Parts: sequence; C-alpha cells; structure tokens
Amino acid sequence: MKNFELARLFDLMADILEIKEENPFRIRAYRRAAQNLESLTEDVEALAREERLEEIPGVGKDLAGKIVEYLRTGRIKDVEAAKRGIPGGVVDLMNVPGIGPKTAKLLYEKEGITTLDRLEKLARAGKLRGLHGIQAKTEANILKGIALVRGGQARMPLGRALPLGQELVRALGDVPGVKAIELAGSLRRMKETVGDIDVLATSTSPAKVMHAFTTLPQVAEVLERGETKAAIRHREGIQVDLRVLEPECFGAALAYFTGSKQHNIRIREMAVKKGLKISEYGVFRASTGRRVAGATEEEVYAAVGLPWIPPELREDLGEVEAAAKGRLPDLVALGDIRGDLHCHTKATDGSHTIDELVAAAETRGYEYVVVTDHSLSARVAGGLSADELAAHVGKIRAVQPKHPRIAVLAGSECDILADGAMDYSDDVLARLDLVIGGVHSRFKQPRREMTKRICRALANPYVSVLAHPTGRLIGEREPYDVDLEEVFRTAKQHGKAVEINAYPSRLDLNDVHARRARDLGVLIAVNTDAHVLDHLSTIELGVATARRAWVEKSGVVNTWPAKKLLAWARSSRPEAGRRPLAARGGGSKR
DNA sequence: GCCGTTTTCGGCCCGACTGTTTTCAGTCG
Repeated sequence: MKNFELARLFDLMADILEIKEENPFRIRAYRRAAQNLESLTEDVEALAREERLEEIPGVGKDLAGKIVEYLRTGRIKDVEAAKRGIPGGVVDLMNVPGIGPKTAKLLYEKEGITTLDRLEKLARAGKLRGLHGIQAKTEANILKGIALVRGGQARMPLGRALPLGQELVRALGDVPGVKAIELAGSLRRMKETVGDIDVLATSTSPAKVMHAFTTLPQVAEVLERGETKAAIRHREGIQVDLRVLEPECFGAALAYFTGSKQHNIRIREMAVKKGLKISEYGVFRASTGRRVAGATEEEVYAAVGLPWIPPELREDLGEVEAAAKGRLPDLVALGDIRGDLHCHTKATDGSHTIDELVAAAETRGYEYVVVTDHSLSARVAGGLSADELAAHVGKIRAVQPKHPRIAVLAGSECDILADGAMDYSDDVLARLDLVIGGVHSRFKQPRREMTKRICRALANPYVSVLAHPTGRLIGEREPYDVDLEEVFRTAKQHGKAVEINAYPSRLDLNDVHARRARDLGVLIAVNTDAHVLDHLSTIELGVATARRAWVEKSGVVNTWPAKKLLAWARSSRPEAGRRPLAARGGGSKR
C-alpha cells in the first residue's frame, strides 16, 4: 500500500513548487492529488494494475504517469529534479507556524538557512532582523514556532478535543449577546484527530464575545485578536479559533468554517458558475453584489442547487457529486443504535459489575447489551477459562429478571490465537449469544500470517464480529500488517461484521477503511469496548466514524432489533437454537 | 496540473489578521 508514500511525495513537490513560486494552480493540483491519495480507500497499486489511476479525483494523465513511475522505479524524476537547488531542510522550515514559502526562500537565499537548528540560533542572536520584512516581533514568533514544532504539534484525538470544544461552547454560550454558538471545523466533521478547535458564534456585539473568549480560564495564551476573529492556545495545548459574525450570516459562516477547505472550494466553484459568490458572509449575486442567502446552511447549499450535506461527508470525496444526483447516503445516526455488542465487566478488565453495566445500557435506552469479557489467553486482562466463563454466563443470565426492558446477552471477546484458532472450543462458543473475535497478541506477525489468522477466525461459524480489525492505537501503536481487502472479502463471504471500535484511542476501523468495507457490502458493528461506564457514551465517536465512512443504518448490525441480531449471529452456526450452558458439562479450557 | 450542463482552452474560492515595507505582502484556514 503505497498510497501514503505517494501522497507525501506529491505534498513535497507542492512545497518545493511553492518555494519556487510556481503556478499556484499547479501547486494546488499536487496538493489535491496528495489529499485524495491519502483518503483513497483502495490500494493505489491495484488501481495502477487495472489502469484506473485517472479515476482518482485530481489525478490526470500527468500525475497518473508519475504514480506509475514511482511504483515501477521507486522514484519520480520530476520530483528529484525539483529538489535540486532546494536543500531538503528548506521545505521543513515551512513547518514552523508563520513561515510560509516566501519566508523559507528568503531565509535560505539570504542567510543560507537549511535547518531548524540554524534558524533558531540566528533568531536567538537577533541576526534575522533586517532581512526583508523581519523585525524583532517576527523573530520572536519564529522562536515560538520552533518551540511548537519541537514539542511535536501532534494533532489531538477526537475523543479528547470534543469534550474540550463542548466545554468552550457551554462557557461562551452564557455570554450576553451570543445568539448562536457551534463547533465547526474538523471537530464538526468528526475527523479522528483535529489540529485545532474551531468555534463559531453569532452576536450583535462581537467585541464582548471576543473579550469573554480571550479571558476564559482555559486560555494559556492569546495568539491573535481582531474584531471578528481571535485565536488562543488552550491550556491543554491545542489552538482554538473563534469567529464572531452577524446572525444573518450564520449558515454561510458555519458552512465556511466547517470546511473542509477542499469541499468549500468545490461549492464555491459551483457558485461561480451560477454567477454567485459565496463567502462566510453569505451568498451574493456576483453582478450586483446583492445577497441571496446565508442564514442557514440549507440556504447556502440550495443556492448552488444541492441538498444539505452532513458535515461528516464534507471532504470532497464524492459527496458533492452524490448530492447533485440526489444520492447522498442515509447515514446511520446515534439514535439508530439499539445496543452495544462489546462491553467488559469486573470479571476481566472492566471496572463495573454486570448489573451496573446493564443498568447503564438501559438508561441509554438500549434494547440489548452484550457482555463480552476477555478469553483465557488475554492474561493481562484477566481472561476467563472455559469454567470461569460458564460461571460468568450464569451471572449474566441471572441479572436478566432485574432488567425487563433490556435484553442481557452473553458473549465473549474471544482471542484469535496466532494460528487463527479461537481461544475457546466451538462447543464453548456455542453456548454464547454472540462472539466477537479479536487479536490481542503477536502483533508483529508477517502480513500473510496475520491475514490468514484473521480470515480463519472469520470463517469460524461461532464468530460474528471482528473486533478492532487493525489493532492500531492512535498516536501509540501502528496497525498490524494485514491485508484488509482480503479480510473484508472473507467477512463478506461468511456474512460476518467488522467492528468500528469507538474506544477513543482506537477508532478502529477508521473512516477510510470502514468506507471500503461499506463499499464492499460488509456488515458493520459500532461498539464502545467499554471498560468503565462513562465509555458507553463514546458510541458517539464510533457512529461519527461510520458516518464519515458513508455507512447507512441498514448496514450496521447493532441498529437491528434483538431478534434479527440474534438470528444473524446464529445463522452461520451448524446447530439451530442455543443449548443451555449447564447441560454441556464444560470443564475443558479450550 | 486538472477539468468541462458556458469551455478540450482558459479558467481555477474567499477573506481576516499580523507585522511592517505605513499601503500591503505573507500566512493561514
């Protein structure tokens, strides 16, 4: 899978062309192609083999040729050529906030700076001032920027940023004069990580809102403050941008501020063709400057002949075309979820009892909850032996009478062993209502072994759902090397579901992979993997990821009624019905 | 460099804030 390598290469090319002050549209073409390669759900090598590269948006004859060249030779001559005369470090200078292509070029050409170290040294010594446009303040900003880069300006996981953003919205919502306030940007689009938090407010007295914002207790530093726009650094480290506009602009401003940038460009291009101009202030007739829309997002989209597009889809990944054809997906929504299929208890590594879990699920309005503690091999998690599982299932069944409004189901998050066998024998699994299979060991297995291992588990008649299919932990652990195409094909063949695990540091499958699964017609389960009761609410992150993947309600097994869900889980099993655990003797561990 | 219900050539989104060159370029989103 060379999608990311190529994306980085095209981005590098764009950086170099910027420094060389090339045609800005050519630069944009490289950036757009890079972005689309990054979010491509298919393997670029497969597309190349099938001569379908030009189906990638933003990839024409020329870039397709460069992709083929890279896949064949491992390099692109034009990129190598462009790199000549621009030392690699010069491009890195542009990572410093405030340094763009012009400044990077200036620093290199006038001072020969090609590394951050050298830049820092000269800035500290006050030797940059006097260069065209650089005085003391710019020098100080460069030093701040360098510190930021060195500190690793890592993007913040959605699960952390969302509560911070919601807290800010609550705080600013109380400020007198604020009419409406919303999160925007990548946070509203629910990207798995966000670079900053964008907040949009409408008010008749923006100055008051600006003041309130820049003096919030969460503020570590005010970065920028104008009449309608301000930016602060949150004490949690992330930057927060606030924009305040008149109420009649709200829809246009929300659309503009939600992005993505690429999506906005598409919409504005459509507007231009209709003789309109769209900005954050509204939709205007280009000829007269007369305002024709802007109070709501629906108005803005309607002005270019489109239905409203859900924020999660606004990535210029086909949603504009789908909207134009009236074929937007009917996305799964939080309210569609009828139960959680993946939850732990004190029996293994959860921190609440079965009863507490069931009560919490009931409070959420769920129709069912599946208790899925770990199997024996997950030793660190206190995995259960077959005997212990039998006793545990007895306890799970025992709480049912106390909770008549919710079906309490017995399951397991059963380890998929190194060779693809399950951690419990089939006759043990047969006594469970629903089994989730997951990889928790031997993450470094070679791709072919890992793929075979997971596919074997999916073929097991008692396994219904594949937990966290790639094993990645955002910012902590890389996904294991596995051929997801093969996994998805196998899941489809056996009618099994793959999970979108909503655990904040997992979000596994991610949006791109989940979309591929969805495109291949694979069933999806959205689960929290809750270890503490609070985690049940992170289902929101999982549903958001499903929505970003264009997943519809019908494709999500835990939007189904309990009867349908259980019938599906049983459908691949050789025997009909479920035999009571006690009648089967049990005893053996596997 | 891409792309086409105005176009296979000639377009390609739009505006705010900062620092400094004090009228605007550079950067950012």
